Amino acid sequence: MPVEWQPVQQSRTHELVLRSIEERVFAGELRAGDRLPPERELAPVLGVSRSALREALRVLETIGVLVAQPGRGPDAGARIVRNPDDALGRLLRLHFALGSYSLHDVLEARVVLERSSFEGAACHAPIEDLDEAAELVAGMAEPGIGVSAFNDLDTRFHVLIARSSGNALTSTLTSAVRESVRPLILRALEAVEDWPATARALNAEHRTLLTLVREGSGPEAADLVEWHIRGLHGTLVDGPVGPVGPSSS
Amino acid sequence: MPVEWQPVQQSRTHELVLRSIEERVFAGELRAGDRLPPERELAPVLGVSRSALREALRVLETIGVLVAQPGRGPDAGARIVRNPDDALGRLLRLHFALGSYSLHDVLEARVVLERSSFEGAACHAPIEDLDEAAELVAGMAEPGIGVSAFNDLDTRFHVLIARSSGNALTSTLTSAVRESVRPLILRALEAVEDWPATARALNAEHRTLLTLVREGSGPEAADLVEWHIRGLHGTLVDGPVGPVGPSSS
DNA sequence: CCCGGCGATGTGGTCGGACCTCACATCGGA
DNA sequence: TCCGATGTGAGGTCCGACCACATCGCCGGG
Repeated sequence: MPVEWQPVQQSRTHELVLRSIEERVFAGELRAGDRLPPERELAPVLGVSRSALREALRVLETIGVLVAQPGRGPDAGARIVRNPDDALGRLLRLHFALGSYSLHDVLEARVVLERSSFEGAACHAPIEDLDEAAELVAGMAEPGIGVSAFNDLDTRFHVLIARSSGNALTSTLTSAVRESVRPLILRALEAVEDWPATARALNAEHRTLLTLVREGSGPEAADLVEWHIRGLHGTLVDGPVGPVGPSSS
Repeated sequence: MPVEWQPVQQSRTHELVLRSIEERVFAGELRAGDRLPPERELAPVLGVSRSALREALRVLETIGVLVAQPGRGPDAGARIVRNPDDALGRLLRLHFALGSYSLHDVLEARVVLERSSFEGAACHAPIEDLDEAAELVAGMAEPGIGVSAFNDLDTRFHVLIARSSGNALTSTLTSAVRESVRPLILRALEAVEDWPATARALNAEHRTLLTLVREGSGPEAADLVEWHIRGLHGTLVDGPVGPVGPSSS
C-alpha cells in the first residue's frame, strides 16, 4: 500500500455541522459581525437536532469564533466574532498542565516570540502603549508589592509589549504562552528567598527594556529580554518548585 | 471605584463543568491516559444534565484534551489525551479566514518560528527524520509534479523539520501557522506563471536547507529559511490572489 | 401629550427521557 | 472445541418541554 490508510471517519453529526459552518467561514460567506439564524431555525435547515447544532456552536464559541447572547434585540443571538486570545490561552494552559510541553519548550518559545515582540515594539509601538507600559513598570516598583500583584503586572507588561508590536498573531501567541506559565512563575516567585532584592533586579531589567524600546533599539531590547526570560526560567528549574506534572513535589 | 468593574459573568453550567474538569487537570488529578466516568454517571455527580456535561466534553474534545469512543472495552469511554495540533490548526485557520490576522502577521510569525525550528533541527534532529525529509524533498523534485501534491509535500517538509527540532511547542505552533496559510499558498502556486521554474527554484532552496541542517549549520539554515519564506509570501501579496478578508487587499 | 408599568415575544440555556449504533462479553448449540 | 446469537454498557442523537432573560409594544394614568 502506497500510503497508510486513513480511517474513514464517519462522522458524528455535530462534527458535520462544525465542518459546514467552517466552510462558510472559509468561503467568506460568514464574516466577523454576522449573525447566525436562531438555533431553532438553523437546526432543521441543517437537518440536525438542536443538540447537535448546539454542540457545534459551543465548540465555535470556545475557540473564539462565536458569541451567543440570549434575549431579544440587536445584540441577541449568535454572532461571529474574532477573539482568539482566550481560546488559545486555555488550550496552551491545559496542554502545558497535561505535560504536552516541557518547561524547556515553553522557555524557548517565549524567547523566540518575545524577542520578536520587543523588536517589533521598538519599531512601531504607539506612544500611549509605552506610557501604559511605564505605568505598569512603575506599579511593579512600588515598595512592598506582593508577589501576586507583581506577577499580574509583569504579565500585563509583557502582553502589552507584544500587543504594541503591531503583530496580532505573535501578540496572541506571546500572551497565550506567557499565561500558560503564569501559575508556575507565581509559585517560583513565592519561593524566592530574598523577594525584595529579586523584585528590584527584575524592575531594573524592565526599566531598561522599556528605555530600549522607547529609543527604538530593537536588537538590544531583544537580547535583553532573552536574558530576562532565561534568567527567570532558570530560577524555575533551580528552585524548589517542581513542574506541574505528576513527578515529585 | 479603584478598578473598573468586572462583568459578574454568571456562568452557564457547561462553563462551570468545563472549569471543574480543567481544575482537575491543573491539580494533576487528571492525567493523559486517564478515563473519565461514563457520561451518565458523571452528570449526576456534577449535578448537571447530560447535555450540559456533553457540551463541556465536546469542547475538551475539540481542543485536543479528550477523545471519546463508544462501545465497551479498554478503549471505550472518554479518555484524556494530548493532541493539541489539530485544535490549534483549526483555531488559527478559522481566525485567519476571519481576518483576525493579516498576511503580514502570519509571514512574520512563520519567519520567527521557522528560524527557530531550523536552528533547533540543525542542533538535534534525529537521522531518520532527516532521511524522511530527504524523501519529501526528492518527492517535490519529481518532474511534472502537480501544484497540489507539491504543496502537500512542502507542508509536510516544514512540519517535519519543526517536529524534529525537539521542541514540541514551537513545532505545534509552526505546523498550525503553516497549515493556516496552506490554502493561500496553494492558490498562489496555482496562479504562478512558470510553474516548473518556480518548482525548481523552491526545490533548490529545500535541498540547500536540508544540507545546512544535516551539517549542523543552524544560523545559515535560519537565514535561508527566512529568505525562503519571505520570497514565497512575496509572491502571495504580489500575485492576483487577494487575502480572504473583506479589506481591499 | 407624555411616560411608566406590564405583558407578549423571541432568544439562548437547561433538562430529562427515549432510541440508535457500536463493540465487547457471555453463553449456548453445533 | 469452536462459532454465532444474544446481552450489556458505552457514547451519539434526537425530541419535547421548561426556564431566564431582554426587548418590544401596548395601555392606562398622569
